[in-house]
Amino acid sequence: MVEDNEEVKRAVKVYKALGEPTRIKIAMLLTEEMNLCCSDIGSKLESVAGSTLSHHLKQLTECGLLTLRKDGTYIYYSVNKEVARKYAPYLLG
Amino acid sequence: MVEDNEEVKRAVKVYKALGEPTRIKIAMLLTEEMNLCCSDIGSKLESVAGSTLSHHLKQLTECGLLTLRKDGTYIYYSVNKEVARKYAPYLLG
DNA sequence: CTTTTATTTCGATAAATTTAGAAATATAAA
DNA sequence: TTTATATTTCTAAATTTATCGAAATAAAAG
Repeated sequence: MVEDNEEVKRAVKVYKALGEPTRIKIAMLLTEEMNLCCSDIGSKLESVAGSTLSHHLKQLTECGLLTLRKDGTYIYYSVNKEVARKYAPYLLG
Repeated sequence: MVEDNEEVKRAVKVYKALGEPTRIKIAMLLTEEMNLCCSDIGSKLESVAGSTLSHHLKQLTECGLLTLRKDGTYIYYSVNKEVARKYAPYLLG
């Protein structure tokens, strides 16, 4: 019997985050260029409302794939390469 | 501007398939032991209806993560290790 | 202090997903 | 041929997810 342990839950969270077109594109963007802020990211995607983008960034951050650094009003996102390497090295090219 | 090309769509399909507890557990099961049939898999998970299991196996197969071999009434599933290695080597341990 | 800019939270809606039971299909066994 | 077993398809309900606009926060700039 396979259990639904913490390890499985973590992996599911990461893969659920990546299993959506806008989010995987955000992750790909950030593997190419670190330290992009919310609005930088928005300008590199086609028509996403700020609130929607915020929601996606939250999911990517909560699963550990992204890290953030606040600087004034801005929040700069980067990929957590260790997490990416573990679950989806595909992202790192 | 990041595009929504075939490559991205493929990756999304794989990660969407893995972003669900039952399905990732099926994938994990099949990396440990190849050639399990639908009902074998069902017996190693907790209470999943056959129709639900069939639906999950279809998704995992359609994204390329699983391969199948029919033998009479049975369908034996295995992990496609190349696909797993590309998108989620995490599965292979 | 007021205004502007960046981002989040809230509330609501539409779309997608998960799930299961019942019926259908397909093959094997008796 | 009849029966049993394995799996799929269909249908429908329940839940989750994605999305946006409006309002709320928070910090910076004027």
